[in-house]
Amino acid sequence: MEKIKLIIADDHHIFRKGILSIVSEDADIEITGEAANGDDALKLIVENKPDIAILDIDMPGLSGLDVARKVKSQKLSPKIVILTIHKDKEYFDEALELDIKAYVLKESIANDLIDCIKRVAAGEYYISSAISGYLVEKNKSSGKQSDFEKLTNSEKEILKLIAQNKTSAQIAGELFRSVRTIENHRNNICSKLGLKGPHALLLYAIEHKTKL
Amino acid sequence: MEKIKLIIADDHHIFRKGILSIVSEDADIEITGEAANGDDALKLIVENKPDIAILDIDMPGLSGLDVARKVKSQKLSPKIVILTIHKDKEYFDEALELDIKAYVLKESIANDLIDCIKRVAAGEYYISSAISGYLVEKNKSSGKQSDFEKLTNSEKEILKLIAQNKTSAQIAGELFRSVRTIENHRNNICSKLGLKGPHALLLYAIEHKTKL
DNA sequence: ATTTTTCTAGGTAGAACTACTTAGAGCTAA
DNA sequence: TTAGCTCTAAGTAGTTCTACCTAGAAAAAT
Repeated sequence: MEKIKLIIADDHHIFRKGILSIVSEDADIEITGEAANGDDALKLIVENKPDIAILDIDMPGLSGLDVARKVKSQKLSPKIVILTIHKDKEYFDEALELDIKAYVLKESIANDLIDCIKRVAAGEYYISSAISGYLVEKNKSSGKQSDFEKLTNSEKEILKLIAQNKTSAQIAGELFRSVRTIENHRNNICSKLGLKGPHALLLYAIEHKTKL
Repeated sequence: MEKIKLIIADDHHIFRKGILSIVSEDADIEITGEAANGDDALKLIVENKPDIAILDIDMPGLSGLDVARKVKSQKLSPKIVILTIHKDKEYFDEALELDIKAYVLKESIANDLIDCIKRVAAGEYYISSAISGYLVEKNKSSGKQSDFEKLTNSEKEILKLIAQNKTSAQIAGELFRSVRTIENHRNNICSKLGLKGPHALLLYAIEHKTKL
């Protein structure tokens, strides 16, 4: 049997060391490259053509999700394993749309990492149990587009500025619109998203900043 | 020369593995215990009496800073090394007050970790260079207590509720006070902290939630 | 014992946001 | 071409928060 070719991308040196020391105990797996940022990871994927790429989300330059996006759009081959500290639904949802094969929380890799790699190599999926609850919800509500997707472009643009804690007056100034227009957009966004109360919109905007 | 006795506390298995694999290369250092949470770390410190305790901040139960606090108040011996992903000034400031000997960012340990341990063992301090800038500011403004410390108890209590995105009316209801009282407290907090603008107080409260 | 601080509460004003309404222009799709 | 959506703008009303102010009672500090 061929060895499973693996690359690791994580900007934390000890993290790479840790994965290495876990994985190197297994004879079926071979690490063919390490990267400390997304750009290097992308190069490694192109040059080494690994079977599996383990990507951290938080990296300087391209994030793990960015790398996954590029790999997907360029129809390159490796199966993507996202390894991250983020338990947030947001990141997981984004990963799901990018055809990742595994989403593993850094806190929940004890003996599971090798199991995960072998499953993914065999074509299966692997999702950390702490995260898999989101999948259940997802299945229940599938079909319905997420509230966020209902927003129009100009609504998203305004939401971006709201996330920067700008007042309607400031936003109106920046976009050369009437304050009333901005206020109307705020209202429409609130009702589309089901937001109520004085600061609800600002807090929503800040929470979903990453998508804007 | 005696070996430096070390314990490691981090809830991420691979992180511990990573540190282990770095540190075990050095003959002067001996790892006498590992913990995956703050409570176990505290037990290890009491039982093993290590020279140095490497503590992560984010752990279930007691955080690394909580452990440092207990160790300090109980006058136990180990020198504390905080190893964390947090670059925020807030965490660092808190660590400083707890007499920690080193504050190391997980991203910036390549070959430095062993150097750090040896310096700390020798009685020196070690602060990641990305963080040390805060120290400079600190020195400039030392003497002045931080703005946050100026708040009275009831102001802090109200700030806690503000961080939960409650309106003045809701807070007044919960605390059996007049709405006007709450509004006055908000005002006093704002002026003590130098906050201006509509949502500034809410955002401040959310940012400093950890301290409340 | 006197001063200061804290907590309480209210007055007044204005800014900012929410909530719901109408309405015209422009663009898109059935 | 009609129907619908988007973007623009404004009317009206009400809530929430900011920004000043005064002021008494209680607690803490000097």
